[in-house]
Amino acid sequence: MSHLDTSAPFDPDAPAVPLHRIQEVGAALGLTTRTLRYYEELGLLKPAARSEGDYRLYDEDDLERLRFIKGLRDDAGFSLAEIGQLLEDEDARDRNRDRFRTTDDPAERRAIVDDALARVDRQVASLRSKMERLAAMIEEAEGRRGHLQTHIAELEAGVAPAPHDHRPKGGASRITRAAR
Amino acid sequence: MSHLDTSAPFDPDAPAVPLHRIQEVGAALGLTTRTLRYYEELGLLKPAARSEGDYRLYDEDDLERLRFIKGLRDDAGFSLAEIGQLLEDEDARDRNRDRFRTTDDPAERRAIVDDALARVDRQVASLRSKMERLAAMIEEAEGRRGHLQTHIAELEAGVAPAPHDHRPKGGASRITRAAR
DNA sequence: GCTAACCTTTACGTTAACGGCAAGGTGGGC
DNA sequence: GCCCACCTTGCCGTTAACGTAAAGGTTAGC
Repeated sequence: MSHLDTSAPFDPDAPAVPLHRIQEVGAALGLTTRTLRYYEELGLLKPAARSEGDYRLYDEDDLERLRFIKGLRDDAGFSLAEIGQLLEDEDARDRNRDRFRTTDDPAERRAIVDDALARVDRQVASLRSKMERLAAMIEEAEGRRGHLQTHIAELEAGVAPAPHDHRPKGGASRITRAAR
Repeated sequence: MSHLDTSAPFDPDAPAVPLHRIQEVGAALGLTTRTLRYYEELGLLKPAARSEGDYRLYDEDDLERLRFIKGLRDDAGFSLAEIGQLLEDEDARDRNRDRFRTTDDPAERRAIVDDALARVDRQVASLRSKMERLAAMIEEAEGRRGHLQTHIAELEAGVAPAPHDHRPKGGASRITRAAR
């Protein structure tokens, strides 16, 4: 299949897209080469191509995917295993994209895109769930904040604070110190 | 409960609050005893008291603190080190609570509560920052969703899809296969 | 006052997510 | 055609966050 001509106007083997080597990618995204290889080992992403000498070559699609992974890891706090679950869907999406191109049955195409939509919906749902839990924690913390402001108001008014039901907690007090 | 009286009508050593042993606490919060001891080792929480035989005894305050820790870990996805940073503040808060009780200078009391408020504010800010990053990811994902819906609409209309600028990515195509 | 269930500390094992090194191959600029 | 910076796989090391087993002490019920 190889069109040996490198100077042909349309060489199917000529890279139409810019490809990047591993260190370049790492520097661009703030990841080490080791991390990129590790992610590949885990099946999170396979670089778009390999060079003749087996160098990993990443394209823009890979970069975007890596940014997504990094976001899920750093921003959303997912484990790589959880990310793998979310990206297993992405892998299917890639395969479907191929199928999409090679079919012309509109029904099948419709089914594929519907499927992809469902996947993204699951991703969004997963992210939303995380965010709601976070929001609940924020509300809780703001509840504590309000409580403190009440105390401040009491102090401003020169009122003795409501008696705390907390016990000291400091190292000095020992419980059941009496009794043999 | 043995009301072992030493001398006073208000025995400072008598436990006025219910105390719980480690396994009970673990079961209640969904944490193992090992985890509780580990958190203590890290300085995340010191149980309210120890029994005569050195059993750890947790009070309700400890339980609440543990729920907070668990939320930061599971919901917010903070590392225990980061949680330690947020709770270092909490420790200072505990110490301040003691100082608060033992002083009667309104100015000092005011200062202490103000300090506590600032701490909670930092916690909230930290949580908010996490949530905003998460929200950004959600928006991004919903952008992809919208893109997919556009595709669906195109298919519905029987229109050929806009040409993808993605290249195949499937294993078959090798870049620079011709080469030298 | 005996026993079973629980607790203590100590210490080594495990999994996830990489870091880092060694031994050798690659690639493009001179 | 050479060179050096970059790449490869392989493998051992490390840190965080626990699990788990050992050897012994404690508590509460009977």
